[in-house]
Amino acid sequence: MVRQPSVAAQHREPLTRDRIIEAALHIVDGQGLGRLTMRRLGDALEVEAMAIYHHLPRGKEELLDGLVAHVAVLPAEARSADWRAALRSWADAYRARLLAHAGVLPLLVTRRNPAALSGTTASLREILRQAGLPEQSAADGAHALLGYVIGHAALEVRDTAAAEESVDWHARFSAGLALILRGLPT
Amino acid sequence: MVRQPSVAAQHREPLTRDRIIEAALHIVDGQGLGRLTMRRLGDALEVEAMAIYHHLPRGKEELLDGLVAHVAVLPAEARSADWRAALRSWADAYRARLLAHAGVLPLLVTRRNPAALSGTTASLREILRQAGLPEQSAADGAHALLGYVIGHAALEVRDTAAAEESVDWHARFSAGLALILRGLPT
DNA sequence: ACCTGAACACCGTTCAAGT
DNA sequence: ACCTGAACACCGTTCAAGT
Repeated sequence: MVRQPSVAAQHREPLTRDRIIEAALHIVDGQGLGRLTMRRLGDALEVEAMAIYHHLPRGKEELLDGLVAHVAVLPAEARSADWRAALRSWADAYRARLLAHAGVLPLLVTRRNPAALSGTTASLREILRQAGLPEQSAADGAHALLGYVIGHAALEVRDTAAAEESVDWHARFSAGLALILRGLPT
Repeated sequence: MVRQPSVAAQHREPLTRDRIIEAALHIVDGQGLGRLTMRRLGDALEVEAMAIYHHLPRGKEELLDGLVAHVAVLPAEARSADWRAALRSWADAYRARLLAHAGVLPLLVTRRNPAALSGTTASLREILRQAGLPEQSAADGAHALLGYVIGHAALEVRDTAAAEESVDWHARFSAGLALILRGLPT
């Protein structure tokens, strides 16, 4: 089974920032963060590792920043009806995204790409503000929500590895989330 | 200023697991996780890097596991009087420890050393159980607390780097914590 | 403009050798 | 038992060179 060599191999998909970051995410999801190297990433893209630097001048730093942005940016949508329901469905989606890309979690917990979370945080704050909370409480609540979701996802990833007794993690996550949502004044 | 060479330099402090891990933590706190290398750690201990393997056979893996244990293990003490106050003071102490060793945070968010958090989690669960919560709610609450503290610390470390407007992080942390504690039924 | 190939400084780790 | 020194395979990155 020889792969078609052909002249077409010469004009392959052009290398782009997005293609590079997607390929990197694929490696991290499949093999773990530790196996993401510039050389392996080059192989996956059928290109020499050094070609990547042309599209990401800051090199691996910029690559990891891109991964963080790709995973962490997920603003909450304000449905007019029930703001608690809106926050619940955002939290479920965010948790799912973090678990799907658990290898990126350690990067999210670094000083790396500090602006990556600001859009998401702002969307939470805005929902709480529209729900009638004063500015300060809305800001505090937004951080409580985001912090809880990230922290809980981290615990899930860890304890899933420990493989202790079987736990309904989604139920546990929802229970903790309910504590916070209940505490937020109407 | 020449440091005493002397014959005493030959019998220096013997290398131990604890000394190694403390030196590693010192490097991480002072220079960041990325600069913790076996060779640099050897230099700090005035020993060849390869000597470390004699005390940590699993090498760098075991070293990082040791850092996680050193930072993450901090059980809550049950004061009989007010369980909410006990949890608050544990949370403050845990947050302070995570912020003091922010470089270790990314390691805490990995599959690494899965047992490291179990003692701390158990202590929280026990306090909630003694406060009268049913088994399940106590377990859920313990995870909510630990998840929130870890996640919020991660946000603080990130946003402190971003250096946006000045924020009273301790007040914000306490506000979020209060939401959870208020939600936990008596 | 976009990619390659060789080179450099650095990693974690193995292994035989010293004491 | 404890540590050293040389070696190996692998990193990220620079830079001159190709097209």
